Amino acid sequence: MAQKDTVDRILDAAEALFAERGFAETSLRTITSTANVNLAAVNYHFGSKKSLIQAVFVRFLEPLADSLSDRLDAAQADGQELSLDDLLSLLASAILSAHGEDDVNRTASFMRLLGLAYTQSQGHLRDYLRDRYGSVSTRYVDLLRPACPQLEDTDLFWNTHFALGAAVFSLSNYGALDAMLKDDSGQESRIMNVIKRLLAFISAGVQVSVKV
Amino acid sequence: MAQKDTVDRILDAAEALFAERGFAETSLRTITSTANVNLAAVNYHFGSKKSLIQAVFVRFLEPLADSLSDRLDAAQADGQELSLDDLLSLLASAILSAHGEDDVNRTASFMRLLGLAYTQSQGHLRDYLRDRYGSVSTRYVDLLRPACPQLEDTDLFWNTHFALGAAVFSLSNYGALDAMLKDDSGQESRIMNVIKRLLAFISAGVQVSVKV
DNA sequence: TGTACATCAGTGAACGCGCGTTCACTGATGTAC
DNA sequence: TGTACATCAGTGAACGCGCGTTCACTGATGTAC
Repeated sequence: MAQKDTVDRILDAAEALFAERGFAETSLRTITSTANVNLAAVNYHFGSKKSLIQAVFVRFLEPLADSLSDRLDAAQADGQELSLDDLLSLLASAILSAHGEDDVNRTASFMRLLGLAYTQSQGHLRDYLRDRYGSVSTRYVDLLRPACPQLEDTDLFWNTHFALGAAVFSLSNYGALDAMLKDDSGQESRIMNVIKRLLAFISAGVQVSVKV
Repeated sequence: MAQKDTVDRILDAAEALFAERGFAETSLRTITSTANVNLAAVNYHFGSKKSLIQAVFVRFLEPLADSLSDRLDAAQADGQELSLDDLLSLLASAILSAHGEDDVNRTASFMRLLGLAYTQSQGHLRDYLRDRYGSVSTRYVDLLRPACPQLEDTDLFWNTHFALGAAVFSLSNYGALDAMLKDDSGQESRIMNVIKRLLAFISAGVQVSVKV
């Protein structure tokens, strides 16, 4: 099946190169030569560079959104209330499991893409992702409110965005940060420990209420 | 003084446009036409686009680094130990005062630039800033350790980076986030309240210790 | 004081380059009769 | 079964465009004698 090969090789190369250098800094020529594919193949299969960027995100986020939905269904099925820590570890395990527990590096590298999507001006991408994944993210956020009964709406709004920032920033710079530390444990256990730390940090921070 | 006018108009336009769209997405033609300046003037005064980017950062960070140093000198002069909350509010007030309390919007917009500097691949900029401001940032971080005696080095390392992420991300997206909230208080008091919330969030998160 | 020269901010037009995209084309495979 | 045609993945070369940078130049100001 020659088509699937070409399409997937383009997506693989684009995902890795975008995460490494950003969207504007990665040319179609670099992508296609990395993927061993003709330059015109990107426009043939995807139509444009913008659509290729969207396709990279969809390929990664689709299984993730499905996995999160399934877990929320399962957790809500028994009618029990979900605590903040329940919700946080549910989200973490949905993210980690969506692409197989072993492919942790790809997940970390995709976090860089998420960070880039926020900071680089990819308006088309933001709109597209909100359209496509807005409902599952709203569903998740709505579960946070009963899990943090002591927080007012404004508290919760800002705290969740602080938490999102801590997660996106630290995971998207994970490679550079990890290299600064002299840590001899295995790569797999190192990143899992960082995620454990991140969850603890977020859990403490999110529960803070501020009188203004 | 025609030169200072031109140089400053270029820096003003570049700072605003870079923060709005990113480095690669902002052309010298856009900058010079916004600044009402000849296209060749950027290369005449700065030598290259890279050097212009560095000059934008230096113009903003130089007073900030000075202000932080001065405050650390003053705080350490009386020999008292600095608590974590002392250190956090010292940093916040150094950042806010460096460019006049009234110019809070420029400070928020510059936070976007800091975020971009991290995520867009501006290797030359990272190296340059580390050279120039590494010592004052090391001085600050070294004061955090005695302020958090219950933390191991690894705890502190990750927690400070989580905190940095929360700050950079939320402030650099401040405009968009603020617009999502229906809040009728004045602009000035709104952003000050967010900074208060951010400090509380960070203060709680940084103190979390994780056994791995 | 006047003249000759040096310095320097700023300019207008052009340079070459790499970019995303387009287009006419090939060749293999599937389908209709 | 054989022939004619349609479909579609993939290709090679070229397109126009916007980019950062360069260069010869102008004109104002300062300096030396």
